[in-house]
Amino acid sequence: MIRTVVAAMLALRAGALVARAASRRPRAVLRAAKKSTSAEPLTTNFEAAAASVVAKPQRLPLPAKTRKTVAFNQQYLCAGCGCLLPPEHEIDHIVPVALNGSDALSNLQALCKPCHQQKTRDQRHTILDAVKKEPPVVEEKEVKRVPPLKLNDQQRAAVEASTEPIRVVAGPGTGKTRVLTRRVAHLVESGARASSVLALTFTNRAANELRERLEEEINPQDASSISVGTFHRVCLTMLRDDVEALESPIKRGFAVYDQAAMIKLCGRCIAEKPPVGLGWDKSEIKPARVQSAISSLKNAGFDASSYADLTKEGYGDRIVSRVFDLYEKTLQQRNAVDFDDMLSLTARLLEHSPATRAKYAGRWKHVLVDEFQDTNGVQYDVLKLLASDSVFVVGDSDQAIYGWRGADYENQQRYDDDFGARLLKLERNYRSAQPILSAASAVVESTTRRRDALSLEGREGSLVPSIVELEDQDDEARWIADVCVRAEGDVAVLYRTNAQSRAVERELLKAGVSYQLLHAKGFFERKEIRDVLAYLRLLAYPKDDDAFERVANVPPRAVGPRSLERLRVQALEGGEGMLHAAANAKSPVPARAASNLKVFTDALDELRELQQATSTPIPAEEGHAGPLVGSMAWFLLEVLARTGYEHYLRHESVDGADRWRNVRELANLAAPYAAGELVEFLDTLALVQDQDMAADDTEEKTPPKVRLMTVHASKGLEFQTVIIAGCEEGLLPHYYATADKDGEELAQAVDEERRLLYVAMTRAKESLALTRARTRLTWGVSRQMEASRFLDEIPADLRRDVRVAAPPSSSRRRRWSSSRRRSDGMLAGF
DNA sequence: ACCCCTAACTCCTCA
DNA sequence: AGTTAGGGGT
Repeated sequence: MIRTVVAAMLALRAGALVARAASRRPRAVLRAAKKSTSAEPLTTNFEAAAASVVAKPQRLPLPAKTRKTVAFNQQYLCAGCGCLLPPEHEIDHIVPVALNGSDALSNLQALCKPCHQQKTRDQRHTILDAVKKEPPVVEEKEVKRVPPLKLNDQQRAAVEASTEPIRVVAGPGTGKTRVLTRRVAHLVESGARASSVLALTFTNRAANELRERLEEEINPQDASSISVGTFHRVCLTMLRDDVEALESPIKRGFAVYDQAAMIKLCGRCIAEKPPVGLGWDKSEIKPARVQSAISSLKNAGFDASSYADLTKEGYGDRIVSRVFDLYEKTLQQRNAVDFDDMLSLTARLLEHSPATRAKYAGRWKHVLVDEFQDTNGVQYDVLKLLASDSVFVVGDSDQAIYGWRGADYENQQRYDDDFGARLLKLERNYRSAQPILSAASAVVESTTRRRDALSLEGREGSLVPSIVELEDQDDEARWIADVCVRAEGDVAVLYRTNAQSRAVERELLKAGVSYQLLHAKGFFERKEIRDVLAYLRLLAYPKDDDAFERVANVPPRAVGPRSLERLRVQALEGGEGMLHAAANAKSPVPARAASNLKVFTDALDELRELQQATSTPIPAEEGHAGPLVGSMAWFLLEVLARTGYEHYLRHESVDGADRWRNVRELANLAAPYAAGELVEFLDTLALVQDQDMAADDTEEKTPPKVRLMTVHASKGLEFQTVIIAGCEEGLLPHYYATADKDGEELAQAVDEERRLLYVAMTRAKESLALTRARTRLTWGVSRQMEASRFLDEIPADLRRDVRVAAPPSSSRRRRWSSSRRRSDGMLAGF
């Protein structure tokens, strides 16, 4: 019923092809390095490392190329005499003094060769001790690792609680997912039907993980009949099934608009000439701003007409109101719903159609919600309308980081009041070493807002977080790459904004470290992918003018802007959408364009028939290569062949081969679907903006140990080593959080940024480093950056401050340019 | 209508 | 720095 995200889809990640192509060689290098490590294990403390360096200069298992890169890109201060280690000081001579005393991140302190040779072992130890602050004494309480299947008392209390409304306050790493899955298992064991359970999450990744864990926990049939999905996915499914019950111009077979499409539509409403748009200047009235305004209005329960009324009374924004009105009209003309409608129309559906509400409330007796602190008002309404027998929500207001899209952790309070919920807590953290957890808690406790009182208890460990100060974003990236080269276990590089990934990627490539970039979109933002999807959308949703305008002249069909404009007007008059208008294009449209369009629309009609006729794939004949006839992959390629897009892309665009490979990648995603399941396929793509990493091992035997992602994307994950880059004022907290704000509004925004850091820090299991650059290049200008205010909130005994000296810039630049000249295709383009 | 180059704008986060 | 929108040439 709720279609699961197909496994193959999860193999996809942003920029998959790029990353794969670029990291082919480095991966081999990495394997070689691994091999030599296992022959001669990496020493785990300063003493052993020092001894082995003396005995065998070659012993650090870094390939020659990498070694060089590291040696001249990263410079160190000698921990003994404080001298700057010269660039020609190869890595072998640098004695790593472990970060945090762990060898996982071993590049922070080094001794110069003379110092190293002069000092005795004990003296070196003293130096190390002086550098390394005394780790806080962690009370040796019996903090044992609980075996996987055993629950602690708090967890058991939550799992076995009666079916009254429950709210569980679950700190980071406290086994929230385990409690959820066990709770479901418990419900099923105590007689609930598996199909009567609905589990709601906020991200696809969380949904997939939950589903996987349920399969381990519960017998397969039951596990598969449990409904698991994101709010958006579940709402979309209900809306598709029951849209008729809704009094609305939106009809069955509606298109779904994601945020990019929403912004584009706002732009059209603002800038197009009057019958179609308002004829304003797009550079003055920013589509993205208006879209976000409309989005928050929708989340606040307004529609275009109620907001127009408000505006008449002088409260609303007249400009937003005008655009809102036209935006809604256009969506209706196109029979499309946007991401916000998906929720609000479902809420309306449940509210105004008692039959529909009864249907779903009857189906789902047990509703569970993960990450409840991230619910927005409309989602809360949906939950309230769905809730019948038992409701079980899990959340942690300290991890609320989605306020910007309307989430309000105060919904937890509303829930407590509305449902009379019982409150339970999970306070034992099985993930992070205690100093990391303490440091993170210190940050989040610096808030002024009311919190759920949690006293978290972490794992044993004595490594305090490192706070690393570097010269600029390139030094920062080099330092990070260097850590990644030597880290044992998995590493995550977390940052506030996606743009920060670029420098790090570059250095990782140079250092030969394979990495995975988790960028929300990326792949789907590529022109060729958007084009192909527009073709499919146009087939599924004939009134989707956005899709039409995108592909009408790709490949070139002599349909220029003038012709498109005329078609828009004719579509408005005909009321049937631009595709229909194109099939019957009349006089102001040039004859050549009109006849080309006729050929185009005829081809689409044929394809649509083909698509509708093919409900199941036809098994391939023996030895027949290529996608299964009747599958979505086959259909997709058929569409591209018959519309001329394939030829256009492969032979007439600059890097046709690469682009075509991306299209093939998309076809792989389409393979599990039958051609007849076009809408399902498009829905899945529309809702999966988030890339999953778990299924990556389908292709890669060894998953890359380094992952790059935003803090938001890291939520719910954990890593051995975490590096949080860019801990600077303006980045974390971000400019937008502090700009043009004061008083309560400012406090709220800064608080959310603070929680963001808390979420990031609590991803770390063993070691954690927070880096910042003194200057950073933004918009082509180098700016001075202050340390993030949140860094001051970490007490001195829970941190280790490190300054990495800047290499002399002149020599660095020379090195840079010479290495740039030498660069092969792999680094071409930098 | 299409192509290329310059100028201006942009970099928050996700379903 | 990197991307895209629009202006000018063909």
